[in-house]
Amino acid sequence: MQKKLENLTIGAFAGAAGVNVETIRFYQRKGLLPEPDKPYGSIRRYGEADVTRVRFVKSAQRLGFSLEEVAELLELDDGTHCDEAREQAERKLADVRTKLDDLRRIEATLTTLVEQCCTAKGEVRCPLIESLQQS
Amino acid sequence: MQKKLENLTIGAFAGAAGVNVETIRFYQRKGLLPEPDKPYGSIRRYGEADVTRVRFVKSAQRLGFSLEEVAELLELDDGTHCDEAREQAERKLADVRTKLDDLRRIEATLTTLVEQCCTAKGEVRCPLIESLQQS
DNA sequence: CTTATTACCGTACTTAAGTACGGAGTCAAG
DNA sequence: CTTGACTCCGTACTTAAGTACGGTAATAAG
Ligand SMILES: [Zn+2]
Ligand SMILES: [Zn+2]
Ligand SMILES: [Zn+2]
Ligand SMILES: [Zn+2]
Repeated sequence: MQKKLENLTIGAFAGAAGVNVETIRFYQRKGLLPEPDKPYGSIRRYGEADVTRVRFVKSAQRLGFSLEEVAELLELDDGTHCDEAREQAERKLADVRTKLDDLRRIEATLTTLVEQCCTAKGEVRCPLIESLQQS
Repeated sequence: MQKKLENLTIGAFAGAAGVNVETIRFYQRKGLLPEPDKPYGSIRRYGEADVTRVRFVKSAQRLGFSLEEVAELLELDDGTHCDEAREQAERKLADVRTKLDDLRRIEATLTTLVEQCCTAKGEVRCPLIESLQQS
């Protein structure tokens, strides 16, 4: 059973999301995270949805999306602006497909490189570099 | 017929590689590019291989590799240090596969999102975010 | 109640990856 | 030869994405 992620203080929240407290505050300043209110006194509380959101940011970042782009992706979620959202999503999709192609090329070449290593000693003329030319 | 990319001045080189002259100099300082010698006077000349190298750097960067990592990738190419090179390549390969998985998830979700848009108006609860949880 | 942790907030510092700038030298065209 | 464009080099500035710091306030533990 998973511990409930509710009513977290900012410290617990940051811990659950795997980031620094300062990063949370930074994301709030950037508008990537809402600043929740302070239900019990003068301390804000966070929940599951916030953790999810930070994890999303981090995943998207690892794929090369900037925080600004992540913010755009997150706005797709609000239900309104259907047309803009759709266009936005389509642009991102094109991006993502280009990245996929590049990565597949790199994967193939790295695989070959690893396989060939030590079997064809000495002859390691780099296929990696050539494999990226069509960009 | 493609114009010969030989004996380029730094300006022509940067142009051919699609980057700023300053970026070339920056890469040289970082050891990502050699500083070729000055065959005819006091100006360095560049060729095809240099252009290729810069393009490679840019491609790898678009996939989220840092310049430091790119430098490591480029060293795989020198033929020596077979064992380190192999390990390096294997680590990168694992990286790349993780990225591929993430991207595939994003692609699938974006695709669905775009398809559903405007057909299921109003009901756009974000599958994108959930799709990235398993990271 | 006192004290140790946190939270809160603003401001400042850091790192990566460039980009820009300024002065001096070089070179090709007119 | 001079002029304009370009090179070379060092240094400084910029942007993105944090990270750290310092003081005050809140609150939990002893
Ligand atoms: Zn080997
Ligand atoms: Zn190689
Ligand atoms: Zn729609
Ligand atoms: Zn969404």
